[in-house]
Amino acid sequence: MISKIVPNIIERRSLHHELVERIRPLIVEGQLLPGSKVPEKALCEKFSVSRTPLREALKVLATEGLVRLEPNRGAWVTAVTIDEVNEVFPILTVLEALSGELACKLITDEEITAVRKLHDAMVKSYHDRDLAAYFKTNQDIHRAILLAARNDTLTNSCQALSARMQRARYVANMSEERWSEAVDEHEQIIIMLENRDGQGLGNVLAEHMKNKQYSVLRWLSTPSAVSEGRAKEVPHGRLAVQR
Amino acid sequence: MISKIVPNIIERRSLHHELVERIRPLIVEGQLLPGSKVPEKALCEKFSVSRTPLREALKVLATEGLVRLEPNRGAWVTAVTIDEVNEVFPILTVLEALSGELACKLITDEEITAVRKLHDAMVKSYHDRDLAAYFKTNQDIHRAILLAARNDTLTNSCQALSARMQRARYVANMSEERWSEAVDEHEQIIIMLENRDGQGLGNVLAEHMKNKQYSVLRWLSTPSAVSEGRAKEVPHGRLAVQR
DNA sequence: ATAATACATTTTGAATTCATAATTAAGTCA
DNA sequence: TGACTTAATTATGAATTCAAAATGTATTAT
Repeated sequence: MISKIVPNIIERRSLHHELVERIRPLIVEGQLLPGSKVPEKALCEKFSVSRTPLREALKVLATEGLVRLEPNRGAWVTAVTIDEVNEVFPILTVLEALSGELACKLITDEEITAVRKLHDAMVKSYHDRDLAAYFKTNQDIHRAILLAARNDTLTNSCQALSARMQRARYVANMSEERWSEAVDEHEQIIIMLENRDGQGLGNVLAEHMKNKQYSVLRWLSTPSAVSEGRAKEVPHGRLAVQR
Repeated sequence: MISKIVPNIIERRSLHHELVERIRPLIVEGQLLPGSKVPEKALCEKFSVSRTPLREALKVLATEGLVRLEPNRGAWVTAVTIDEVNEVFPILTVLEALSGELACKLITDEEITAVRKLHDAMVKSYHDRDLAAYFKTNQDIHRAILLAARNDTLTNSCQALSARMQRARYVANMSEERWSEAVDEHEQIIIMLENRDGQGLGNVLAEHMKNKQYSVLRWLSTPSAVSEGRAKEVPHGRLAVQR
């Protein structure tokens, strides 16, 4: 017997929306290199769609800051710049702090248990030196806290800004010291959450973000970062031509 | 003699971008009513463009939260809801506080003078009971502080969220007490800025935003708000039909 | 009358087409 | 050779077209 009337909304999707969801990870995960041109034709073929919905998707990705549109010259994958990092991280810092405060008020005991489990898994990845798994679980923890804050707008804003920063695959560059320190910070985060100390969690998250910022900045100043998909200089005027 | 080489960038614009800039104020200023359907055909005719760039613009406005796209059913102007206010204001609060802190570090003396002038003009509007002029100058002040923070991403985020809230023309509902209180808060804001007290400015701005939030919530609970362009019930399913 | 069905009209989403701008390639001249 | 034109090619932006979905209207049955 169906005891509860579920709205049972039929998922209606539009091509442009689907394309945004598919192209975003291509950019965030570095399939499409920062500074490179968005290959409109190739993407149309890859997804078997016409240019209309693809171009609509690019407009959306441009407002998210993952793509830059140059009128009559096409769309370009944006690169993570030092200036951008210094702009975005302070914002992410206050937003994460807010999410921590809200989460402490609203998170359920079950959710705290789930986050603790994620944390333990992350610590295991750390000891296994499994960077990929570590990074993945790390993100899951941050998202879990965000979701516990019960604020969709906050979730959207944070995730949009995080996506921009993730294009920098800075984790690859993380030093042994920084990695260890990050794990310690995360232990603090979980403790604050378990104590439902909103103020404290906000502070720890803010500190954590500041250290992440420095980590990214260090990565950006590494020459090898270029070969790993960082910010080649992006043409702004018509003189600079991409080859 | 041209003493300084100005980049002299030729403004290249695309129709969809132009349309976003033109339609956004139509929504924010209530030309297009919350809860109503976006009249695609009428807008195409109004701006003498085809559906393609218009629809691209709607995709962008949807990511900004000013429009909601219902696949196969068209685009609808979003309404300010109580839930949304309770989501957005806490975010705006921390972002404004951040902008205040940054502004205190980076603002020039000339800019402080300019803000003080705006403030004086605003106070005059208050004494003249010129609500429109008051509101306009009020916004100018907030924008001036935001610009002084020298963080484009922060500016964009704040303005996008502010736009969503501005659809509520809550000022019309502002009580005499609240208006007076708001002016006092603004006096504090200017003083903190002149003292370059970042911490203090952050706190005052946060308090100011919280009071604004309550003011908007009060407006939303006023029945007359409906006739002034608030949230008529918005069709979500196919059963609810807009006439 | 009201509800259900069938048909016509309108709207929407997306592919296609077309004009224009940008890029590349070829040719010209110093 | 290398800078400068000019022509051919390609890419881009936007209008148009077309199929499918939604909406509205007329018709029928109850």
